[in-house]
Amino acid sequence: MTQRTVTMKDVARAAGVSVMTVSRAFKADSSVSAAKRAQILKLAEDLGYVMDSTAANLRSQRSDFVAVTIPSLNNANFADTVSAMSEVLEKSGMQILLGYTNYDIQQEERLVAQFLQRKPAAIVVTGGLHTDRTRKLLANAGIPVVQTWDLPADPIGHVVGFSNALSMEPLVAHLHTTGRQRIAFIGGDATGDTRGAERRKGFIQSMTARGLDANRLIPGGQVPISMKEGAAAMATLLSDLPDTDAVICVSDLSAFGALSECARRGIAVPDDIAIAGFGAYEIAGVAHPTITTINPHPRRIGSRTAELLLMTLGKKAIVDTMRFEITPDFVLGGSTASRDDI
Amino acid sequence: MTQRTVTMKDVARAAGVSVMTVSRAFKADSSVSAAKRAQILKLAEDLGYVMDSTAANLRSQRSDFVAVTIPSLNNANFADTVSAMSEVLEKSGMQILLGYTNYDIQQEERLVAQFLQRKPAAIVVTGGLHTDRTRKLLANAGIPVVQTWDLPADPIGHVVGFSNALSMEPLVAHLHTTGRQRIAFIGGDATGDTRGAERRKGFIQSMTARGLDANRLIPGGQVPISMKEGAAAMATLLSDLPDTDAVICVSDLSAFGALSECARRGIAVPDDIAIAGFGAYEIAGVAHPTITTINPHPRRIGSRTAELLLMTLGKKAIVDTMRFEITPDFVLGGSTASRDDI
DNA sequence: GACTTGTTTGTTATCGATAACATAGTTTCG
DNA sequence: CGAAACTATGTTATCGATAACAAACAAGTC
Repeated sequence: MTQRTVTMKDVARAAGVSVMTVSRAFKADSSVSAAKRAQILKLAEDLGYVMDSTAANLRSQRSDFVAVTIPSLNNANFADTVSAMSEVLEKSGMQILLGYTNYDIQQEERLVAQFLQRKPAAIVVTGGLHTDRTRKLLANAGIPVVQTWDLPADPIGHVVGFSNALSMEPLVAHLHTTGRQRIAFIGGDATGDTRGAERRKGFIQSMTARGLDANRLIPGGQVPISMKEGAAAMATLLSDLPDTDAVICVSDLSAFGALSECARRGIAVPDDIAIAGFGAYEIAGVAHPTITTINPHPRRIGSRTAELLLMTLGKKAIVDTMRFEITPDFVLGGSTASRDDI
Repeated sequence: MTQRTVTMKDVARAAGVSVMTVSRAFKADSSVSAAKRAQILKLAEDLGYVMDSTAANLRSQRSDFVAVTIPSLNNANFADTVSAMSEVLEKSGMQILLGYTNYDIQQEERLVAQFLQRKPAAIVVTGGLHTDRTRKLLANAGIPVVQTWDLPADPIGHVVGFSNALSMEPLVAHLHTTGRQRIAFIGGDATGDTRGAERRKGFIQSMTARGLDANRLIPGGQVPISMKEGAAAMATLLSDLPDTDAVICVSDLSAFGALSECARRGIAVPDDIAIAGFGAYEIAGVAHPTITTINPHPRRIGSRTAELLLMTLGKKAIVDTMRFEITPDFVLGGSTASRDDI
């Protein structure tokens, strides 16, 4: 079983043709007679031939995969973005090389450096904050670069994202117009989660613009802020600032944790306190009550990115950088119903 | 910006040495004088040199990455397995090439075929069920193969997993000894989710062995069975078999869906009905009440797999196939407290 | 001091595919 | 009918690194 690997040469010899003909038989649009192609492909399969794309990529100086880095594997939203991207790309026979950074831009730097060694056709990163070396590597890579899930002030290449800061405005507006005054924010302080930090900043801006007190900021703990941290933060909030009448969480996961903490303590949501999240995760629609949230359309980010790449990869030279702005949507849930509605 | 790529030759010329010396400077253990190495590495960085691992892999006929396929990106358990694997592998400078199959063995076949073209050092797949061609590809690949998350009857190579069927026994035992008689099972019928199907089979076996009726089987809908499907299945269960006093769900996600459906209908858990899940997902510990579940130790699967690979990759020939059996643990939650305990 | 051993560097061949060019046979069409 | 255009295939050079071998020099040994 650990014999010498079968190469194109072996297939060529078996078929009585040149290696070039075998190579052509594997490329759909190349000129090989149908009969010969069928014979070659069958022989290749019988011999257990597996093409060495290492060699192919080296010689042709191009590859059929896109490198993608996301902060965390275990996040439904990033997973959705990658899935959608993948679905569009695979129609053109392209694959995704996926890596995760653990919300750490140093880790991202290592990952990007390693990915670029593999000569991807393009590279997609999450967010707009990178180390200097990462920026330099990306800028000099000579391939299309896409930054996603954010709208960086000084983009490296293409951008497909939305403003995390502005995405908080509909939530604050909704809570305020339904009579909430003392609104808190949980999370957004974790090092590395720049999108969470942006949302917190946006919250403060929206609150301040309305003349409301924007100082009810509860730390969410270590990244990734998840359900347990949300519950713990809610406990802190309830004991430190018991007159709070609404809370926005950095994500639906922490919002659910906050909700469950309320359930545990017998605090009525939304009657005693309203809770909102971000991300339109599945839990927001299944929790009882359902959680008011913002849908940033993760799949749309992925498919737009893929479509953008397919456009630019067709061209020979790198075309002008493009910028797709995705519009997040407000999703009303039961967790913020105004007291009058109950 | 789209200039010719910088190659080792350029670095060599700039440093006034041969390409071989540059190559050696990049390999930590090679014999190059410290001064010269430092000079070369600095020059390389200044020139923006990025090593072409395509060429390196081709020449040396080996690579530094492990191909891994999982059913779904958006699953905390598989993500944990991959994270743990990655953490162990990266200590040896190895990377992971990750792909997902959407619970489809046809998709898996395509993915495996593409991965093998890249000449990974080893390949890790989830589960034990594959197409004939996948099995053949894996068996002939000439690299270590690991099947995880299962204990296949006829393994291809190494195995790191547990029996999904037997993992149900502690749940059934617990429910039975705490006085539950009419126990239902939600899910495990989705095409593609063989581990879910195994658990359902194990449920039937455990029930039958106790002389209990094992016919309360509720379909969970399309894979991946998630929270919403769990809620819908619970609705079906409550209307079709209203005397049911306990339900085991194929995963904690569907169990939470079921729990939320009960909350919506004002049905008391565990008083009116007990609910158990599988997977020890975060939600199981945060939901109110917490959900009784089985922890299959996803991270342990990942780290054991990685350690196994590091052992075999050190050797020149493929050593004997190994089999690590992970023992899942029972985790008691509030969702199955016996009526007496309340 | 001559010989052995080890360190640092260079030269040449090569991994497995494809680009570029070449050629023989075949079809098209004025 | 014959030149132009196309189809099917082969030949040669090459992508960018590293293995294998070789050589120059330094250090250690008796």
